[in-house]
Amino acid sequence: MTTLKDIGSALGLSVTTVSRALNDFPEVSPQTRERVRAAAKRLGYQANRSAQRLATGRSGMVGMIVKTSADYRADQTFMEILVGMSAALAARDTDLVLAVDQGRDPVEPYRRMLGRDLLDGFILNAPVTNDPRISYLSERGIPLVVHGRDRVDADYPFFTIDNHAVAAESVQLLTALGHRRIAYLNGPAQYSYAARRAQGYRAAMAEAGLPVLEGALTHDPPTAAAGYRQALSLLAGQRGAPPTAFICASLLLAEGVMHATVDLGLSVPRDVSVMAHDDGLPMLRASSFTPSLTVTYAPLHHACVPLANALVDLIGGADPKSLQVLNRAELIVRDSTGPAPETGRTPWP
Amino acid sequence: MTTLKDIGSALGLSVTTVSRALNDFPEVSPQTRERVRAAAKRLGYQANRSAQRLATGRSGMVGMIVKTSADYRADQTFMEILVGMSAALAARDTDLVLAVDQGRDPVEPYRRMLGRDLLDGFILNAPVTNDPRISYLSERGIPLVVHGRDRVDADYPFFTIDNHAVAAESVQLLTALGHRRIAYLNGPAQYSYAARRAQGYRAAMAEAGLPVLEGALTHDPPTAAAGYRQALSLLAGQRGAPPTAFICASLLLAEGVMHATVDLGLSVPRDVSVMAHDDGLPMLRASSFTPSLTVTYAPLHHACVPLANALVDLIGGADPKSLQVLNRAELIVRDSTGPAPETGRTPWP
DNA sequence: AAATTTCTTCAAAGCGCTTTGAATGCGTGA
DNA sequence: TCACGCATTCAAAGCGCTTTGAAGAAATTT
Repeated sequence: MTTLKDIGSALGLSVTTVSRALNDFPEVSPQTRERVRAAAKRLGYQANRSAQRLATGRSGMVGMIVKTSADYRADQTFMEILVGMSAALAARDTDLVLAVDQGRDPVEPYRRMLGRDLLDGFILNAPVTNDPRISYLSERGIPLVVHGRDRVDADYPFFTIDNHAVAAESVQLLTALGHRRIAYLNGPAQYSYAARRAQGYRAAMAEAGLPVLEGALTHDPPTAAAGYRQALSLLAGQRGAPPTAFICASLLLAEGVMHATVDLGLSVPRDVSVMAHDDGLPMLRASSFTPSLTVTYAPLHHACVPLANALVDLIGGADPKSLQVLNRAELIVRDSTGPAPETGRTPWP
Repeated sequence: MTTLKDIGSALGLSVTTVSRALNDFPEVSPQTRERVRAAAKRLGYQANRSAQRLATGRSGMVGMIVKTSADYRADQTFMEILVGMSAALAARDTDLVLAVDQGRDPVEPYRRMLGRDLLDGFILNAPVTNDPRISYLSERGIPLVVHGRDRVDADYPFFTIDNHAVAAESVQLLTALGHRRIAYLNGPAQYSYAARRAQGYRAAMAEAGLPVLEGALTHDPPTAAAGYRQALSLLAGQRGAPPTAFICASLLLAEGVMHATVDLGLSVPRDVSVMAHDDGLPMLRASSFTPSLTVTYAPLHHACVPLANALVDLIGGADPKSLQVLNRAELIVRDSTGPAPETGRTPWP
C-alpha cells in the first residue's frame, strides 16, 4: 500500500507538499504538482480513507436505510433508487452504506448509524407527511436529501415530481373524455406523495364540478391484489354508482383493475377507462398491458443522479434551496382510455 | 462526541486502560472494567470507526456489488439477499457498503472498491462456474463468502442448497408418477446453480432409463414470458413429442408455463404436471397459484445470517472450510403434479 | 544593496484509537 | 528485611492523513 510518505521520499518532498499537490492546493508549483501526480499514478497511490476521515472528520460515505416491511421488499421502488444512487454516488467518489430498519421507531436506525460511523449524510425516500426522520436529521444539522418531499415548503434538497399535477392531469384527461364518475386508487395514505395526489384529485374533480363519490378514493399498497379487490367492489356498485374510469397510483394496481374488468366481462376502454402512474420500473411495462395503458410517466431512476449530486454538493456546503428539483410527469395517452360510455349503455344499472 | 480520553479523565484513568476495558482485555481489573463500562454508557460513548480502522487496519465494513443488468434489477433475488445480509451483519457490528457494477469486466468493481476503501471482505452471489471474481479475490487473500458456489470443491465459505438434488428429486417425483417426457426449464446456463441442476436432471433421467428429449432442457432468465414461450413451443410439439411434465427453475417460469397450458386448453395436473423451485421470495407464493404449485422450497433469506456470521468469523481468522453450509431444499407436494396422462389420452398426437 | 513581498516548501501537531514497553503497587517467600 | 513475581495501570508511539505556522528561496520594491 502506497502512502503519501512513499511518494514524498521517492520525490524528495515532504508529505505536506504531496498532500497539497494531490488536493489541488494553490500554493504548490505546477511542475511539482505534475511530478507528484505522475509519481502517485506510477506507484498506484490511493488515499487511505480511514486516515482522511480521521483527519478531516468527513467520511466520504453516506447512508441509506431500508425498511424491511413486506411492502418494501415486495415493491421494486427501493431497489431501483438504491442501485441508481449507488452508481451516481460512485461517480462523486462517495460510498453508500446500507442499513436495515427492523423496528417500529423510524428514527432509531438513523440515530444508531450516526453514532456508529462517520456518515456525511443520508438519502431518504418514501417520506410520510411531516416525516419524523427528516425532523430528526435536520434538527441536528445532518445533511440529507429526499426522494420526494414531506411538505411543500421543504427546506432540504429533494427530487420529486409534481404529484398534485399527476393526479389533476389524469382527472382532466378523463373529464375531457366525458367521464364523471372517476375512482382514484391511491397509495397508502401516510405517504406524502399519496396525500398530494389525493389533493390533486379532489381539486381537479371540484374544478370540473364533479363530486367525489363515496369510497371512490382508496388507499392501498401497490399490489395487483388490492387493485383487483377495489375494482371488483366498486364496479359491482357496492359503494354507489360504479365509476366509468379508474386512476391508479401504480401499474400493479392497474394490473389488478384490468383483471377485474376482464372477470366482470367488461371491456377496456369501451366500458371502463383505466389509467395509472408509471414509475418506469424495468419489470413492468405500461405499453405491454392489453390494452396498452395510458399513464403519467416519470421514471424513478431519473432521480438518482440529481440526488447524488445534491447530497455531495450539500455536504460541500452548497445552499439546500438551490438543490431542489420539482419535475413534471409526462402524460402518455395509449389505448386504455376512451370516451365515457353513453348513459344507459353501461352493463350495470 | 465522547472519546476514550473523555471517559479516561472522567474516571481518572488512562486511555489505554479505558480502551482495554472496553475491548475485554484480561489485564484490567473487574471493578475497573465495570466502572469504565458504566461511564461509557452514561456518556454515550461510541467508538470512532475511522480511528479504529486507522489503528487496526480493519474497517468493520464489507462490500457487496450489484450487477445492473436488467436481469438483476428485474429479479428480486438480489434485494432479498442484500437486505437480509445487511441486517445480519449489523448484528455483528459490521457495515455493508454497496457498489454497482456497470461494466463488462466482472472483476473491475472489486478491484476499485478494494483500492478505495479498507473493506474487510466481500459477499458474492449468483456465481458463474469458475467465477473470475472468486479467483481474483482469493488469489489476493481477501476474505469472501459466497451465496452459492462456483465449483463443488470450493475452499471458501459458502451457503448453498444442493442444486443437484433439487433437480434430481423433482425428476424422481415425476417419474414415480409415471411421467417419461419431462422438460426442464432451467436458469441461464452460465450460473453454477443452473449447471448443477442440469447435471442433476440428466443424472436422474438417466437413472430412470429415460432419454433427455431434444430441446427439453432450456436456459432462460427467470421471467414469466420465457416460461410461456418455452411451454407453448414444447407443448405444440415443435421439438418432438410434447412433455407431460415441466420442472421450472423459478416460480416466474412456472407462472408462464401455467398461462401457456391455460391458453392451450390443457388442464394442470390432468394433462400436464408442473413443478418449480421456490426461492421463498415474499411477493411470489407457490401456494397461491391455481392449482397450487408443487415445489422444492428453499427460501433465499435463510442464507443471510449464516453468511454474515461466516464472513465475520472468516475475517476474524476462522477456518474457511468450517464455514461451508450445504442445505437441502424441502419437497412440498401440492396440486400441480399428478399421474402422467395415459397414452392416447393426451390432447396432442 | 538592503528591505520587502511573494512563491514554494517543510516540520510538527493532531485526529481517536490500539498496542508496546515500562512503571507502579501489592503480596509472597527467603 | 529484601527481593521477587504478579496484577494493574500508564505514557508514548504509531496508523496515514490534513492543516497550521514557520522558514527558505526567489522576485520585487525601495
